[in-house]
Amino acid sequence: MRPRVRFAPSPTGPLHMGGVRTALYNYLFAKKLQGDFILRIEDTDQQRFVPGAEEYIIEALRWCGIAPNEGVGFGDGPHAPYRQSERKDIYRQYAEQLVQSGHAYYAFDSAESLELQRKAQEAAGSAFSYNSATRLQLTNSLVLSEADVRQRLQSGEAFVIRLKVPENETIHVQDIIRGDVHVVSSQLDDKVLFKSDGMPTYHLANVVDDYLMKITHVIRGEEWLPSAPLHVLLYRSFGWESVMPQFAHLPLLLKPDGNGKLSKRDGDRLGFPVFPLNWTDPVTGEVSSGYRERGYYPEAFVNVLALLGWHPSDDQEVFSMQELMEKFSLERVSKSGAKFDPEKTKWFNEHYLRQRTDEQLGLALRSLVKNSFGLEEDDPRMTSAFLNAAARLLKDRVQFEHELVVKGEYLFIAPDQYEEAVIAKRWKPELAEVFEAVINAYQAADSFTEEQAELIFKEVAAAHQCKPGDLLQLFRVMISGHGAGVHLFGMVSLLGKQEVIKRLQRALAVLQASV
RNA sequence: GGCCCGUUCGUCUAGGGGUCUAGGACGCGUCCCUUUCACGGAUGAAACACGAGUUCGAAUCUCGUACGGGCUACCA
Repeated sequence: MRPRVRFAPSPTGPLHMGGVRTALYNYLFAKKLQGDFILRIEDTDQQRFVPGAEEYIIEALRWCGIAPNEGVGFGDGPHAPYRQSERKDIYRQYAEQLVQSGHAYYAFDSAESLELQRKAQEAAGSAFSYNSATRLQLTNSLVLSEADVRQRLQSGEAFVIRLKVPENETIHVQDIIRGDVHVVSSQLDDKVLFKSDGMPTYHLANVVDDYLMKITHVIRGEEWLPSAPLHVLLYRSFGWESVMPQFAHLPLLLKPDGNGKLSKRDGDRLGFPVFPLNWTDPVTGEVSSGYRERGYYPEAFVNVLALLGWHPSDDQEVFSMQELMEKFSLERVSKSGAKFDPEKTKWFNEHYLRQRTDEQLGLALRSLVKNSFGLEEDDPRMTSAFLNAAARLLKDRVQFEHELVVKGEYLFIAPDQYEEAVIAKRWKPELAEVFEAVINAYQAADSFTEEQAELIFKEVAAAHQCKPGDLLQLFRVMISGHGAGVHLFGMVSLLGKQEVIKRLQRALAVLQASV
């Protein structure tokens, strides 16, 4: 049977990278088995709804190359709508059905009165639970007369519908990742299925929709494991046990240091993004940075995420989305939480950057250069020949594309400062005439290839009884301003005869003036 | 507190009773390459939480302890 899986986020804010990983695993699982992957928006909490969050989720998935074939933002399918707020009427009907069959009941206790009970119990050193032990002392259709209940409902009194959890049964959840997980039903409470605001809770909506949308596998975060038995109970109560999906609860993403779930705060504190894309809080205006805007490639981001909790049996670390689709399996997902390591993400980005061609990086460099230095389109430095060559020179020393202009600024802009330490160590006034000779020799050169430029330089050095080693770093500083950088004669050749001569003359003037 | 889940180098992990003097990757150290810095190559330090048990033999199985995490809302 072709699997059908879903990613069902709540639009309560930007999608966290843990959420992206859940989406990714669902997607990979579906693709591997030629199944369907659905995006369903679980917006049943009216209080926590955040405008823009849904659009963010869709854009984030797009950026990562995770494409649902059904669902909000990706073209509806046969089970539309895929937004739970638009399916509101469905849930009431199913909740009522459970009441009719005796698996659920109406409860009229106010949130405040329950809170009071909870506090009282807590003060007494135990915990309050709305369950088989307490339900008969509370205000619900189990204790109220039928007439009373009808009267309350008709008068519009606020009510919720709660699941009547059986008293002493062992509930088993077969989890693909964790095996048999079981709990005694007395530990569960009579969870609210239908809220007084007319919306279902996650538990009801999730189970009903998974059933209606013919979901075969529920792949979600470990935070849902404790409520999985409740969901099993729901399937049973509905009589849907034979089509109940299989469960797979994914290990959590943990903070890089210390303990606990990875949170936005950790990113701020340690300086790495926890979101795929930038997010601007609609209320505070606060911006949280995203991987995309920080210059990460989606391939790198996805690759890292894939390996956080999953690993094939061999030593492969670099995977394209295609390879992930072929190799992924839930059986190889680990059980324990994974601490996120921002460093490794950088390494992956570096790796993917190295795989780009000079042309691709040259193209990236074009807009970077235009923005940073304001070069005109007809500037000789904006030709693809120049940009591609510059990219080739810089490629092995950056992790991100945006570093190309930072580390390669001197390829575009002549330096106006010369690294002090090198000057202090290497510069001697009598060297001026050597560099004058270099200028003259370059002036006379008819070819200015990398090899030619190097050959000429070394000939001049030899003619002045200088070891090239004594001159090279100085030469580099005069050309670029820095004592370290891209391949020297590659840079010289790229800049071209006139520019190099100009820079040398200027450097000589500055150096001689400063002595 | 209760319930559930977990525990191999700093981190991600391989490992499914003997092939483990525990492998790979990131990070870190050293060396080589390079008359720069990187890249690349080589190499090193670095882990089976602890205690019992099962077994001829345990990182691998069982139990306990410790530690960590999750859940415990009319949030998802």
